[in-house]
Amino acid sequence: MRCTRSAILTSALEDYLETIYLFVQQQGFARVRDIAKARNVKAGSVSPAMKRLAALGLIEYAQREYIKLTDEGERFARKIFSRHEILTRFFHEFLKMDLEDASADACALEHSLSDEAMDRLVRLFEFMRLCPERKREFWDFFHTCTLVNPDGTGECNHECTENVRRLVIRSKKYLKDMEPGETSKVIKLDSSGDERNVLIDLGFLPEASVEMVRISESEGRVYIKLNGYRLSIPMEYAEAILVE
Amino acid sequence: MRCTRSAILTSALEDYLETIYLFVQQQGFARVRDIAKARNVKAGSVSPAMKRLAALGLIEYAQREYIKLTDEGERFARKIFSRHEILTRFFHEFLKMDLEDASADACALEHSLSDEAMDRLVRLFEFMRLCPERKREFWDFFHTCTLVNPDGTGECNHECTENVRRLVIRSKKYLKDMEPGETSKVIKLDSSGDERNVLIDLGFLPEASVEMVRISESEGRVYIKLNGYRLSIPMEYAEAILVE
DNA sequence: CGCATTTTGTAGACTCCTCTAAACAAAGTA
DNA sequence: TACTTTGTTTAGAGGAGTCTACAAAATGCG
Repeated sequence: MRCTRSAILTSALEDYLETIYLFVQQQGFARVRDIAKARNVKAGSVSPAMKRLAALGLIEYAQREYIKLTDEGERFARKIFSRHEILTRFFHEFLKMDLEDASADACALEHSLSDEAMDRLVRLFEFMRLCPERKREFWDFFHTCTLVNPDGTGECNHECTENVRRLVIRSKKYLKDMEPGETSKVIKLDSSGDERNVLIDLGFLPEASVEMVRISESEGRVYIKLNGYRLSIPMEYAEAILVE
Repeated sequence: MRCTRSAILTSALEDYLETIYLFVQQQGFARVRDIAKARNVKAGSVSPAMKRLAALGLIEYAQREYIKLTDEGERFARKIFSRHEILTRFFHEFLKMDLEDASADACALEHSLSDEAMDRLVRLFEFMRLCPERKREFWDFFHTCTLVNPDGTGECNHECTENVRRLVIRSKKYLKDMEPGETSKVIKLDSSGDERNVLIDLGFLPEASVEMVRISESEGRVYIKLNGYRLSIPMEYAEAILVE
């Protein structure tokens, strides 16, 4: 797992560029005060940042004058902004997050998304534009059945619903129903809210392999191996993890 | 656009935790040397980081001893690792990036993905597990038509193909074919490699609105408004942007 | 015009994270 | 026992990015 980051600009500088870009486009000029407010930072922090950007040739900056992007600065700003847009749209339109939450996530991720990943995401959007029927069939069903009715019992009248019903409702098998030594795979989490987040953070992801080690009724805990890693969880969690 | 990030841990510390976690799981112990090598950092940088983590109660750390995670440290590490896994799988299985590239992108993004977005991504995976037919119909077609045959002329024998053919091949309309004053929307980019990346970075994303301002044959440039923002691009770029 | 307010820049301090170089510790080896 | 090797820690430095407090410039208003 190689995680080497070799960024030309730090993400703080990228944020400054993006902020300047948006102000110039929206109101024709960018001032230190506006930038400070938009970035939620004191004006005293903005001045040195502007100096750094000017030294890199990305902005034209004379003290106490309006700030302008150079061509190269604008290229950088547009690049970040494009990533922001695509990520926002993905989280909002496809994962159905609130627009604000989607944008907040995009803010955080826009600085690290590779060209490659960006390219693929754009292709995904292109494809959905070119093939709206497929898009509808997949995403609308996902939205209705999974996001609106997370237990799969909702109003989807679709052939898949039968699968869902069989798996989720009729032959429910939870982690706590497994025999010691038995190995299976996580299908889905039958919980929501905080408990769901805890389970996700523990690593109970779809397709994760779980092996039951033992159930301790006295402790009220279940000992398992998750992806080969030992772990123990409270019994109530084990009642919310649907397995194969 | 609020981009306030209030992280409990810096992403460097999160990386250290994740690295320790993986070493402990894989070889039973974690040493400064291993961590330094894995994180591509000098050993002299690791020691102070271990002190910080120990001060936060996330690791047990006696000088020159093996490093162990506390329960809370392990929770953090698992959380980061879960995010890493989901993002890697999304980029690899769905966007069809190389596993290594996918993992590298995941490394960068795992520290900033919100609980909310993580939850939605997990739901997406759950859904695809529960409804494999829908998954196949959407994603396989996406992979074949868009990633393998980016011009949509490939071997997909699917009803959508007709749409693609009509749009892309028969009634091609490129940005350069627009009349001054005319407004349209970007459908897709008919280019690949560096040029495609440049166009994406300039903001030519699907659904972006473009207004033709004027074509300057002498300069070989096209002046447009993209999402309302003035921009000029070389003629050859305008020949690669498919519009409605 | 001149004073008060707003805006911007400077200086110094702090944290985080990294580096290099050197010291230190715990082994094994001669 | 002394030397070498390997691994770890310390010390000192530097860059990025932020803060506060204060100084300077610009602006607005009576």
